[in-house]
Amino acid sequence: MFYDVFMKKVRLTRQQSQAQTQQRLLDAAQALFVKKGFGATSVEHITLAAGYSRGAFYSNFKSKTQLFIELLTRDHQRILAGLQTILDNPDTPDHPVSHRVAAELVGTHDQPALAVDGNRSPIETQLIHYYSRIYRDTQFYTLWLEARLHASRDANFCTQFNAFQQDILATITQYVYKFAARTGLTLPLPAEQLALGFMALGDGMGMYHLPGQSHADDHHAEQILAYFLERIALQR
Amino acid sequence: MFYDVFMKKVRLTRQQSQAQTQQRLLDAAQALFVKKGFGATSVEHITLAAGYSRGAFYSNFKSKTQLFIELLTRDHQRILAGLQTILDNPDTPDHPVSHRVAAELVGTHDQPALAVDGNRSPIETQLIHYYSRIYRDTQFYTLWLEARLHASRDANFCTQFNAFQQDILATITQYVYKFAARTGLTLPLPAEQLALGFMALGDGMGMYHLPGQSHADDHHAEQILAYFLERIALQR
DNA sequence: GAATTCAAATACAAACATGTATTCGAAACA
DNA sequence: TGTTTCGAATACATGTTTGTATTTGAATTC
Repeated sequence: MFYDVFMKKVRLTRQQSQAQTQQRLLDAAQALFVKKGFGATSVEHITLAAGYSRGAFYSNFKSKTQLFIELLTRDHQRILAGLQTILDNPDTPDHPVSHRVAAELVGTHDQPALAVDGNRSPIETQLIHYYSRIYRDTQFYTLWLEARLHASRDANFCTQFNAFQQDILATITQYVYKFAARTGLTLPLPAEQLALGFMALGDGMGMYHLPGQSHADDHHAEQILAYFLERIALQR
Repeated sequence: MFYDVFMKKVRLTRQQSQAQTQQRLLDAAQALFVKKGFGATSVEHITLAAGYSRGAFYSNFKSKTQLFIELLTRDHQRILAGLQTILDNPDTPDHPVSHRVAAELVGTHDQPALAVDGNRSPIETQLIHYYSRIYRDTQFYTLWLEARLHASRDANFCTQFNAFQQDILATITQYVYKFAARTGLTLPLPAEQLALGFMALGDGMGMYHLPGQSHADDHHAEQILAYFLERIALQR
């Protein structure tokens, strides 16, 4: 019952069809986890929102938690790829962190980030922009917060979550090393600890951007982030 | 059917009895919200855990959300009081942030915080200690994270939540002013923005201390927090 | 094109949740 | 002490969620 652009019926292979089902279930689940929360979202909710029956769910995922992990895996790859690209190629001006689901479900505000002042190295500027972009996308930030809480409740899930977190920490740590190498500055704390501090700062500022809770507008948030980063990064 | 320490029957007044019921419902709800999450906790859960029937719930609270607000109000007062005491009297060495529920439900680790090095002003040291104490108490931190997420979903709840958040921000801002006055340093950013940055940092580090997610042990976390605070607070 | 396979739908049997309407019994009060 | 009050229990009617067991029909295979 599917049609291509020329309105010819398109027959999907079993594999394609199942992949489609999985993606649609994941998309629906993502939207609902954000809107209602993981705990308040039932399997039934998800399948109905995706346009399937409950049977489809159970023949694709072991459980709601299992689906959540796959959802996060999908997004984790997107985030890591984005960070990695800037790390590898710090002079590229802007990386569209587009994501099909995000674009579909919320109107992702993809305006270029407000210009932070210019006397900062490209890698810093980009990192700040990237961070503030990530966290301005409350859809995904909410999802990861939800995940964090669920991790504190489910040991297996926690293992997975920590692996994701560790990947990000490792990448940010790389940034710190690269920064130190470029500037020749001595690090006042081990790189990993500095990285953790930066992440904490970013995650914290991210929380203040959840819908309805704007204690600082985007510009201020970015300014604060930038200032802190600058101060910490300076040589003692 | 209640007995005092000498095993005499104690008759409670209506008011006392109802207050007791409310507190027990609040305590039970708190434990469940932390353990299962707000969304996954049913009214029935709460009442059974508290040892009452569902009727007791509805004759004491309008809804689960309403109860949550009262729960947070209770804890908010505790936190504010703690912060305020340090602010008013910065030389008092230690403030027991004891809380009946916390003590009952989890074994709150109330060891004195690890000594941060000594060449720091008392108010800074205390703030760091207080912060790291708050956030080491994952019970309450979890509760507030849960609240934050719920606030992003429920507009009325959000209003309440923002008021709480604003109170804290105002208090931390007071700290910043006090610090500036004491040291005579010029603030590089408006006090409120600095305060927001500090809070973000603290909240971020707090997240990394949720059960199972220790990316840094207590000592490291405190060290990072202290270092960042120190760097930011220095005059440009 | 008939037989086979398997993703998804349907059927089913519990269990669990919701909110209100009513009853019960201990306190408040005369 | 008898009556009133009202906080909490119970009953009820209704809806939701669960996971599995079974069926169905389109894609695959021969």
